[in-house]
Amino acid sequence: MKEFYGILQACALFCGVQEGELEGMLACLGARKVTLQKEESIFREGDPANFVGVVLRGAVRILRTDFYGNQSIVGQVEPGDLFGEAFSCAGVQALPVSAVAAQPSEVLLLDIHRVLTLCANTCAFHSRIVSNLVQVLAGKNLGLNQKLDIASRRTTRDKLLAYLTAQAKAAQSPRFTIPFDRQALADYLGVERSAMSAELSKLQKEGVLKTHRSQFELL
Amino acid sequence: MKEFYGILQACALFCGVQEGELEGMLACLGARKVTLQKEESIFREGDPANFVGVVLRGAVRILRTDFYGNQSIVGQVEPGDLFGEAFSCAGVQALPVSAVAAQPSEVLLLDIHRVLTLCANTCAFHSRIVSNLVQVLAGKNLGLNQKLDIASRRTTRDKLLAYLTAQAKAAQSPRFTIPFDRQALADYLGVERSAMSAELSKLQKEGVLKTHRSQFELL
DNA sequence: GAAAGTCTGTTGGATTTCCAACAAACCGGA
DNA sequence: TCCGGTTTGTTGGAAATCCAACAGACTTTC
Repeated sequence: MKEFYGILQACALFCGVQEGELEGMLACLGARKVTLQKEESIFREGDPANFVGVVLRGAVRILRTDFYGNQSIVGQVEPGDLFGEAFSCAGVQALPVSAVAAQPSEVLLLDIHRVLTLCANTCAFHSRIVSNLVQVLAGKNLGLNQKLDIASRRTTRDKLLAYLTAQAKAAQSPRFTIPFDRQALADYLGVERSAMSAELSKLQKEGVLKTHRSQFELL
Repeated sequence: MKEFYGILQACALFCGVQEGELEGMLACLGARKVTLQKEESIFREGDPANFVGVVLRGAVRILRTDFYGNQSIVGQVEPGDLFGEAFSCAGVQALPVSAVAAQPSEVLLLDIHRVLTLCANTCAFHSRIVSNLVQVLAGKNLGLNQKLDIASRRTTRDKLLAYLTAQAKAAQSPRFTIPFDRQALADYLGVERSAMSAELSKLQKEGVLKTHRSQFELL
């Protein structure tokens, strides 16, 4: 477990916590580590939301399945990121999404009640954690807002450009690698894979970008 | 100002605060009240995000303008609801959205730094406020998630049905009134007004719903 | 290195949306 | 009640997406 302390310290939830304090805190928060194979799910739609997850290794995808069984990718969570915190903090009974490992992964699950409830004894850090949680939730909110910005564009082309420019900005470089293959990107953007591929070709012919597999360069 | 104390007490941010304590708290949080005419804006895209707003009367729409000037409605905020909290809590420099009064309105603006920073003297309630903020942010997160669920549907019909069933569920009744006219609903759903009107007609012919102006009934 | 499986780009027809325009219904004020 | 402005429903052509199918490129496995 100690091998992941670096990840945890870089995690926004534990911002400001000393390494020596982590062990005690994790116990206090009811933490348990879970190891997952690719495609293995951490929770499914309809499950109760009573924990917050921290990705230690690998990556986790948040998926939503619609009435007809069409699957869309809500987001992908990388090491050091949290997931499920909004649902558990809001106290929803049934999760509206599911979470599966995009790769072999390890995640830490924290009991949300222990995170939110101040305990008088050892942990003077609960209020710090709650403050951090505000930051995390606000940041997630921004991410959702950005996703919404993309999703509310009308055309495949506009969605692609909105996503790619955001990625370039995040990478602080016109060259970057995305965490999706074509099918997953289409699921993420909510468009047809074939139409998206065609649009990518067109964008390349127009000299707007270059792409090979998951690597992109905006021109 | 006292006339709005009822609204504030019902507001999730002040949950658990006694009426007698409100006046002191508001002063401590740097609150100032603003009166707005219809269409008047509270903040615009690009403004700094250093406050959180509480709607006291009327309603506020959060708008996003895309590259071509097309406007879309991110959400509508009603009395007792907060807005802008995600951006200010996350500390973004430039707001990605703007906020305008959908009707003649009054809003309360709180200095975000005073909300987040614990002050040792009079206000023992800051930690309570921060806890409440976690709830609010998590709830907003859920709302965004739902909006994303709607926005990521492919067809106008599916978007309409997703939105209307969510509204019916929120109203706990198959009959409900929405806060939009047709154009605003189209902007909210991110579809063409005329195509949406046509789809609504079709849904009525099929016996799925009845609608007159902003009133709907799901069958 | 061959074979099987996966990923990507392309194509064509059916379907849907977009856009502009217009007419009818509705609402508020003179 | 009449008028003018707004909202809503309808229509037709242009454009974009969806869907299914397929071929070539790439990866992995044996």
